[in-house]
Amino acid sequence: MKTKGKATSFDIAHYAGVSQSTVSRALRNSPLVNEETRKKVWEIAKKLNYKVDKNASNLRTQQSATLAILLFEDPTGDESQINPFFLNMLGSITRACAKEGYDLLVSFQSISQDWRAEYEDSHRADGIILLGYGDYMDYQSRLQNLLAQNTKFVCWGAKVEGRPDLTVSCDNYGGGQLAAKHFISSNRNNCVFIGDASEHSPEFLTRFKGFKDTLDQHNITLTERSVANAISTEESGYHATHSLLANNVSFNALFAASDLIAIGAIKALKEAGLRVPEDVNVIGFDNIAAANYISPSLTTVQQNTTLAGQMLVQNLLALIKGEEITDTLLPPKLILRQSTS
Amino acid sequence: MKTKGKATSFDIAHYAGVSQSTVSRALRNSPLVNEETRKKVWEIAKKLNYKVDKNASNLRTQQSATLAILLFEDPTGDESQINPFFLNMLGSITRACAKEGYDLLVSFQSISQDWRAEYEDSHRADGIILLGYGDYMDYQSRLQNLLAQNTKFVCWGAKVEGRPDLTVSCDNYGGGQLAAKHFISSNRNNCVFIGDASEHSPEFLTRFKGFKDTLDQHNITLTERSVANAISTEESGYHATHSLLANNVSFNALFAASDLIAIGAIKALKEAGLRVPEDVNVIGFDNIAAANYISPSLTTVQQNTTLAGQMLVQNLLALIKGEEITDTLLPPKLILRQSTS
DNA sequence: ATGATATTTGACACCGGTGTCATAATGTCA
DNA sequence: TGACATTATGACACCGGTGTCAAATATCAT
Repeated sequence: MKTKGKATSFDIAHYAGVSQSTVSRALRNSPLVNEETRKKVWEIAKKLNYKVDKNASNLRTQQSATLAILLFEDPTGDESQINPFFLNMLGSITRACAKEGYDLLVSFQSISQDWRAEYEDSHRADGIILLGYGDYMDYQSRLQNLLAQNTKFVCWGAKVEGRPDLTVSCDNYGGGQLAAKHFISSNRNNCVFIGDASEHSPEFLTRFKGFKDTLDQHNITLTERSVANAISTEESGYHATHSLLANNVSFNALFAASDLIAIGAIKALKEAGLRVPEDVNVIGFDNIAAANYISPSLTTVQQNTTLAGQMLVQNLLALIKGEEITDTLLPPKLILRQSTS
Repeated sequence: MKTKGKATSFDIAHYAGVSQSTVSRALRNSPLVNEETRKKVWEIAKKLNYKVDKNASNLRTQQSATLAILLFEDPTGDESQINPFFLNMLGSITRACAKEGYDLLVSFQSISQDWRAEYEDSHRADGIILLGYGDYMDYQSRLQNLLAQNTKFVCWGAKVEGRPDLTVSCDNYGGGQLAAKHFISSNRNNCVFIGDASEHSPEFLTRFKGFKDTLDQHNITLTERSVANAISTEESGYHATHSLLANNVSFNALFAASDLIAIGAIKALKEAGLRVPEDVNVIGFDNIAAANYISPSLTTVQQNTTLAGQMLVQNLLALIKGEEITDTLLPPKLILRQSTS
């Protein structure tokens, strides 16, 4: 009972003494096939270690039971290092896909280059998940392009006015509120914000707005001097904080748009002889693993990556099925640690 | 010039006034086709936003230009958290695949459950990369199974006598040597090892051997009491170190089989009132991101994940091509930080 | 026994490409 | 001008499944 090369349904048909059509039906447990023959076919299939050829199957049925994920690198991302937050997301998305019986094709994309988003066009995937921070202004035309080709896709990240994509994102505004409220409740009224508060980083901007609005409501003003620009790297956070201090901005509470920024900020504060949390309270965003390891450990706004992965997959599948879906906002959670004890 | 659904090569043939065969050839830049018609076909293809149907193409050519990676979770792995070292490897493998023009299918596998390793059988992938620590004793029969089906695969991790797989791994023995030599050169002769020094964790065992052999060569003995068992988690490292201390084992140098273990160990040392590095020097293994963030920062044996990813992909592709390949050993590198300053 | 209905099966077209072979068009040389 | 090589193209089988339709067989009511 050995064949060279992989066994096909014809081989099974031959051994079972039935037609190939019947084999195909039997293997998919069609009710049209007799129980006895069904068993016989399954038995032989197992013996031959038969597996359905997905290429043939997908070709005929015009679907792939596969999703693709495009992971966009941070603009300044070093070649080898990937933002740990996105790696976590990747993990949870993989898990969510497996749970739904879908496979996942992963590809890294450079923001500047042309996207290799042909997975759906080439029938390799039924839909696409887009993941990454970055300068979303560039995206608009490309997204429009995807939309024009009737490609099914969902994006992770902030909803942007006028952008045509369906998104799943953390409630960044609410996250900013959480940070502000925590500072207020511990009487830390002299705040600064570090991160890109411009439309180039919609997530960061939204976090900033939630933070600032809440402070405003409590009659605490955040002057322009109290906001320093930074992208999501440790180095950038370090330099931004450094320049604030060099400008003699004084503060006792610092909200960073991401954990990596916060880590860099703490480094700068320490070097300037400031103690965390005694002199300055620090709150980050993301809750990456490092947040728990640095000293002092970092209070941060946690994004629920597990849930995020599930929602991305779930929404995408619904979209593929033709259902109406809406943007999803996930609740953030403040994780209290030493940096604001 | 609009069709509903995706355009096929027949559509192009229709508009170009040539046969479908010619279109197929033209799009693959076959020298058999006239330059003029080639241009015409490409033009129309672009206009129609045509993409080759990979399912049809793969079905016919019997290959997929895709690799699959099976990521095995740590036996005690919490559902949501993945060993950061493996996430890094995943990242570098993805990059290496992209560089070779291959796509990557990712799937998480539970060690205990049956593997879903049918990617090659079902023609979804041309080969498989296996990635994960774990109790390799279980693996043997499954690997034999893969081999019997003539599946092309490579494994990350230690070479184990009698196991039939081709591997790419860090020179764990050499890594252990590096750690020992460093301790010796700074006169830290009272050493302990934390990690599973049994055949259940071939990587850890090899690291241990390199460490111990080097100490032996310098007439430093590592008694049985100086070795504590731990799997690769922070908690496990913490408890193992704790029990060493509870047993009144005294030491001034600690080599942990992984960074996560080392992080847990440092925590236990601190709690016992011991200072790192003054009282105890600590060296880890892996160089995960956290190693740089903890306080004191962790001296560790770095595994070159970028190179590892490249070699895994490269070797697998060679294997698929039918070339003879051998196991690959990658050089480790000691990264000096505060924990052994 | 007969016609009607339900159950089970096989034959065959089809998905969208790729590769082989035959054929047509063009060019070359004796 | 005819024999032959070269170049470009089309016809067609094929990859390995899935879905439709018709046919064969079994079941049942009249």
